[in-house]
Amino acid sequence: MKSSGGGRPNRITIRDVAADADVSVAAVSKVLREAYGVSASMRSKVHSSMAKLGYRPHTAARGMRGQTFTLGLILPDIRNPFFADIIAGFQDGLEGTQYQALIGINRSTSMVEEGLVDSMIDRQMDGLLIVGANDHEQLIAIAQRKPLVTIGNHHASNEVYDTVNNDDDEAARLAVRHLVDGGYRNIAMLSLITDSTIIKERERGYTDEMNRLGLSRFARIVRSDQLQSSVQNAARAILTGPDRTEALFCWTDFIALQVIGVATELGLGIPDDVAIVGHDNTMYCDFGQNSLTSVDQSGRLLGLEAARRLIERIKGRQATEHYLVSPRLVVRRSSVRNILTEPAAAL
Amino acid sequence: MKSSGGGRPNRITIRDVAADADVSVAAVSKVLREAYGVSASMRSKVHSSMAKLGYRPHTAARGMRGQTFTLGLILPDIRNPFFADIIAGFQDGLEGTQYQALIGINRSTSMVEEGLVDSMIDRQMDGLLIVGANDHEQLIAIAQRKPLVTIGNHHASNEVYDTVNNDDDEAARLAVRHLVDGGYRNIAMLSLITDSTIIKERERGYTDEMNRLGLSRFARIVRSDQLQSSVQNAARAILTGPDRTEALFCWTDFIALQVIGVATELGLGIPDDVAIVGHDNTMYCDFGQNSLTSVDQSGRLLGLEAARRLIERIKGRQATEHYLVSPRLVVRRSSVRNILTEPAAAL
DNA sequence: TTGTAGGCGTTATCAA
DNA sequence: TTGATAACGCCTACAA
Repeated sequence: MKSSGGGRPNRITIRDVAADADVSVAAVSKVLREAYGVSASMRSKVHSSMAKLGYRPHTAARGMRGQTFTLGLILPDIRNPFFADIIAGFQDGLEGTQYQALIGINRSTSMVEEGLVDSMIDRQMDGLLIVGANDHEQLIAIAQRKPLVTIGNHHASNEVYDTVNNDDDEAARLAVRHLVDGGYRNIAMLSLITDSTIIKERERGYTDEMNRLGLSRFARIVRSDQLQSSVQNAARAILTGPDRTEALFCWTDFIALQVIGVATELGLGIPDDVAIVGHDNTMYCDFGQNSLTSVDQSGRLLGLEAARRLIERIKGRQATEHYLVSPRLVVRRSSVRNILTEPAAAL
Repeated sequence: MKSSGGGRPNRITIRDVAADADVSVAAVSKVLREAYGVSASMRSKVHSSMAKLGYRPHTAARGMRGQTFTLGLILPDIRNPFFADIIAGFQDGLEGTQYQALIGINRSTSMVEEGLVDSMIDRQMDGLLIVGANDHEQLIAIAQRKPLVTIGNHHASNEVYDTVNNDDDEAARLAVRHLVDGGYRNIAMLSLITDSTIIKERERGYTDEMNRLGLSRFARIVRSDQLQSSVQNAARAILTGPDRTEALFCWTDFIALQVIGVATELGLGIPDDVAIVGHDNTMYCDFGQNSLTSVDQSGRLLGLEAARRLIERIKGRQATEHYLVSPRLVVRRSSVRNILTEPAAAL
């Protein structure tokens, strides 16, 4: 008697479910939202009707009144394989919930494209995870419109949005300590020109640790812009200069791999002429031609913690949280002298 | 007089715009949709009111009746930097339209997770671009529900959904011809175990070209599974076997880089002991330690063409289109003997 | 605990 | 060319 008499394959609505289960629409809606005040028997009746009819909630309709159960994940350019881990972790965190992650790519380097944020808000997303953005003012403004969690942004003192981060200070300290333990003293850092807080934090860790170990006279940060040619020029300058460093801590594996490339072309040996440490511990570190020591930040964990926090926020938590993940160092040949000098002992 | 008397900062609706511009809601809606039958004067009135009030369409509400102007982009695991190009191209293709791309990551290897597709359809997306999926039956089923374009799937004879592809047959031929031109004869291919049509296509190109050049006796395809350890074992087997090949065409740069790693560890010279050709021409090819010859398929172009076709589909095109992009080979040291043997002549 | 009746912002039909 | 208005599917007071 219900669901119209048209010819088109009509959508199954909450009303059809109600009719089939012989309950009211309100009841179905409540079951759907796991709202308070439904008897167990009613719940099971409704659930089986939904399954039987193959009912699927209409997100747009839900969005008109309530939640869409959609979370927006904004990533900067996605070339770093490390982001895949964040995504995976985030999805893990959503497992078993009704939430679905939808990803947008931010193509601006300085801030988050307003259009992208707006479009996610227009689409009634329930909350946002923004990775690698650093415009604090903008993030505050966004947080006033939607529950917000960020990754890769160390404005951790704010009281407006949650942050989840790698402990970048510690990351740099790990790298420096490892190199010093290995006998290196003249250790430089190859970084990028930006005002990203995450870079600043890592640079700070580098400088502080060098100072702490009495190596201030060797501390030197070289900053390049993002272009591959610039990075390689910077690497070449460092590796051929009169004050050539013994070791280089690089902002990212991607940069470290380029340094290895330049060193290779210059005929320099790694780690005998220069030791290299990267950051992110991407898959490429393991390859024989690189064997790159790198700091591992668990993208998976970062994503997972971000997901949890975002959902908590959506469910009403007001207090701000700032979570830090401890990195660990994965040592490979690029930073350890003499490992391959011992003839065949390793085999 | 309008827009309620509540306290909350109420959303600006089409109604507010209509009131401000002193026209009907229907008129505003038409302007918004660029529908037929609005005078220029009305259009400009409405546009300026929208700008003045900062009106933004409510996507959920639109989704109740019409389009959401949201396109779903489904990618397999995103670690291959090549996918970033597809995304960029797709976004380029959406520039200047009202459409917005939202990305979902498919974590299943064999087909597209039903949940992901459903959730995109539930969210009333207007069309889908699915990359790297190969379950033809499933794709047909999806195409019956939503306009669909695929990339990386050579079921090009179908009459149901559009395909945009790299010419994988030609890609393999390019690689083989290049190696043969360089004097190599014993050329093997390192591929993966799957039933992906795109792999089959590339394997076919390899085999056909080997045959065409009278090298059938050397044609050999070794297939590994995806695991890094498996790939490296396969590489080791090929490089140390009694019938060691002179050259290796690899399914992907990622695999080629691992082969280079294994060769490095075995103390083999590239290209003197073995030449390597990859596919995708990712950024890593350029690095000095790799200098990997690779087939470039323009991800950007693939994404762009896919976007155009998807929008055409949504606007009503019925006829199926199958578009092929021609790859080109980028030659580097990994496949060219003697380039470095000539002493300093290259400089 | 369950049911009824608007209403959310937009589109699209139909009449003016 | 323009305008009035009935849906779209769900949520949520409010009533029973």
